[in-house]
Amino acid sequence: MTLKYDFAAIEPKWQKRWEDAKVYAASETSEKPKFYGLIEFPYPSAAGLHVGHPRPFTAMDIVTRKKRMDGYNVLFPIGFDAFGLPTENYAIKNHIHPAIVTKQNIENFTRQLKMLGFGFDWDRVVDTTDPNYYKWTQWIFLQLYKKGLAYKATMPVNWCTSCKCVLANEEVVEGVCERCGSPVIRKEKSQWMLKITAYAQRLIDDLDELDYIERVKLQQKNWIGRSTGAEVTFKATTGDDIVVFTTRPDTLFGATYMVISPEHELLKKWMPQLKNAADVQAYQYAAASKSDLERTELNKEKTGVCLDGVAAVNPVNGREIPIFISDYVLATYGTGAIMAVPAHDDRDWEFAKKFGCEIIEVVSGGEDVQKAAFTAKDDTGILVNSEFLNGLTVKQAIPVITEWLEKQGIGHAQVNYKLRDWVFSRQRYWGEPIPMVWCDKCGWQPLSEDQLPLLLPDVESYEPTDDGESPLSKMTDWVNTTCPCCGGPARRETDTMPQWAGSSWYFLRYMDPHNDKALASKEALDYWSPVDWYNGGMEHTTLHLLYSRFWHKFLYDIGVVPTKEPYAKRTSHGMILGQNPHCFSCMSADKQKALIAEFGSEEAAKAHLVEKYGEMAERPIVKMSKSLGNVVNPDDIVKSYGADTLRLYTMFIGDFEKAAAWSDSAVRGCKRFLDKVWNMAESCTDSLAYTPANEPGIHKCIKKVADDIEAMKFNTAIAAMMTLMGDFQKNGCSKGDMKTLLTLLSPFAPHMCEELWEMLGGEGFVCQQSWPVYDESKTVAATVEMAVQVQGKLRGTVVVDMDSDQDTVVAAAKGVDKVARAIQGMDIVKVIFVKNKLVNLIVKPAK
RNA sequence: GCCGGUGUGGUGGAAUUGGUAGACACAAGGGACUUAAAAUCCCUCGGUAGCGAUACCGUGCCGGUUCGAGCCCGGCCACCGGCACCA
Repeated sequence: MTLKYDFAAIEPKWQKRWEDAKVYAASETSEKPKFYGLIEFPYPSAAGLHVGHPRPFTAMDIVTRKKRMDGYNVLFPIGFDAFGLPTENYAIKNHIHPAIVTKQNIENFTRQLKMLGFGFDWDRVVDTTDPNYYKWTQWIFLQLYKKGLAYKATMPVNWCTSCKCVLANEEVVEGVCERCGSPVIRKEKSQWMLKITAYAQRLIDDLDELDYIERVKLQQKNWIGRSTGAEVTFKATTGDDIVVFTTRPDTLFGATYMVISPEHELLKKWMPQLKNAADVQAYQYAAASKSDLERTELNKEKTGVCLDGVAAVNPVNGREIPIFISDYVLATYGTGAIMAVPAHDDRDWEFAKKFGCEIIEVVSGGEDVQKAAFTAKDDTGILVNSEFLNGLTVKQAIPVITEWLEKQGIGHAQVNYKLRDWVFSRQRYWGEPIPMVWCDKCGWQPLSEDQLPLLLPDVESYEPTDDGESPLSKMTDWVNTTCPCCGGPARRETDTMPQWAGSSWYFLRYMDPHNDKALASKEALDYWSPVDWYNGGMEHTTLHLLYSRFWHKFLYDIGVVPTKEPYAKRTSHGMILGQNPHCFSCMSADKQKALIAEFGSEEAAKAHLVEKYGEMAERPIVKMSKSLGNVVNPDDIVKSYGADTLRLYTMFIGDFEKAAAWSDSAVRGCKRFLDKVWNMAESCTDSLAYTPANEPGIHKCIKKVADDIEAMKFNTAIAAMMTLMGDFQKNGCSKGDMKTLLTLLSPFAPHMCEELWEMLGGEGFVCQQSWPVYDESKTVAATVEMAVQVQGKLRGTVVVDMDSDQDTVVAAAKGVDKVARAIQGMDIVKVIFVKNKLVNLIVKPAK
């Protein structure tokens, strides 16, 4: 009699038992070493869990389950990053309060996450919209303010025309809003800013000690964009100082004009004395009204206006040089002004050619500088036309000129970063209120800490306002308050924090989630810090990951957290993509046949698809989207195949770090494997000993699965277990064999393994067993198959005793038919012998 | 343009880092069981030639190093990702 593998009954049964026994709760009082595994907590959208979620979640679930089996006290928490625009937009559209929407969404997510059997510690759930949580988000903001790292500034910021809200630099992708894809324009606004730039150097330097995958480190370094050079002060004919930043101070003698950005502050002062003020203002206006996309458009022709009435003086040679304004100089980088050296900079060269500026070569070694700029920064160039720098290489000249500038008091070495300060205000409702008060007498005043949390008030309408103010600004009762300093009338800040605020420290709250005295206790922080392993998406590399490293470093500086860095190790998963229903090669055979019948040939059918859907039709794999109808819902998969199959499949789908395409039929393959394990467990023999023929395979598998989990090569771990099942089918299977396989498989398919473990009379939970012992000596078989090559070409294999010597193997090799034929009439002149691997016979014709 | 990464069957992907290329799956084809279907089980499955044993070719392209190259070196090509007028 065999029982059916009834996953629909088994899975809820074990989920309840785990919960009742609290098997996944992290212990506060453990002698074991700790392991803190972290996943990026989800944004609880109304759509529910996407099939993309289970991939990183299952991966870290497997890692932490394995760590528990290795004897660690594991913290594997979950929470919800619940503030943010989609919920707010949904609330507006459906006339429900965002808090209610959030609550419903969290309930749905919780149901789905439990359904998938993740070993989260559900007693530590964190919700960023809970006042007991955001109290501490606001508290951190106040500490930043007190240390001068939060400041209000009026400046041009990125403004999303659709979200009606400012965006941080990190949220603008190719000139459009990262979230909604609408164009981003510049808008002059007064905003709260966080001085992340103060941490730029440390954010680069400390990467060296971290176990992050290289592409994450590289991407962060590129984003921070450190460059070294010098600041040089030029005098204008008006007597004003114009400070420029340059990475090539060595080319100072070749500076034949200057360019300042259209927003440069000196322009206001100079305007009355400019003879072409109207032209200059027209240019300023045109630049301001351009979107970022237009302004940075590739290969755009340079534009600009020469200031008529003001010039500058090159400090090294006293020559008077013209000043231009042009939007190719950015107001927000360096000093917003440059010295232009057209001979040795492509952009300056292009500009000089258009506006007829002089091009003077000061570094020789390239082609004619009248034809193209020579930009090499290595030792190939030699300085010329540069008085005391002549004859030096570029590398030698830079320190010499920098020192000279310092002596003259007109310059110094300088480091610059592309990283900008973090624009921290959002003109939206569904976020943490910024706990600041404006008093006409005292200026900006922080709320006192005992006033926290500053609750988000209920409002009539969450709609973003057209005037660019937060919906909170309409709440006069809430806005009008008293000044914490003088007690006089004052107004609250009405902007809220960005979504990235709550997620910048949530991993600390997990360590001690119910603490009402501190964001977490010192004991908990000391014990659990840092996060040992954090897996998440590459899309957060220059957003959440960078922001949270910044906050953590700040908290370290003020003595709140014990480590400089929040995460010891960072890995990243690839996206789950979908099949393209419009691509010929993705269609079912029937559909292909139908199309061929309709259009006469495969080529004609494909041409038709390309005509109908454009180049889209030629991409077999695309992002899942509702419009393509290729979205896979985890609920449906669990219903049809069970959570264990879904978990196994998302791990088997391919290289964890790479994107992978969903395939329904491959899911069935994983289900088939679980069915086989089920059937085998029911029919295995009673012996608790390993079946001798299975033993080498079992030991190899124990090691392989352990190593592969550590390296996140889940696909090959599963392949190894499938191979082991093949051995069991061939050699027979004892209870001992099966129990070990169940232990190895349990992190991947925990429900079924618990059920079978119990069925085979195993003690306790399989998830609480120790990882099986690997014995290398048991992996060694008595014989080994060796490759036989002649002239480096494979001619056959021989099975010989383990560790056979060269003579034995060569003798055996000569007995192989194909080998004998290949060396017939030949002399063996050399033998390459690799023990237990191969023998290679080098021959030449016999005399 | 700059910086990374990748390129292996019809498909997803393996290959202990220089040692038997294509593990493990999916799809496809054939067969068994069945009244039939589903499910399950067995066989075939990189290409060319051959009835066959077998031979030759084959890891994006060209060349090199080596007894031996998917892996190392040089030169190309294609695709993906990040940054991009950052002085």
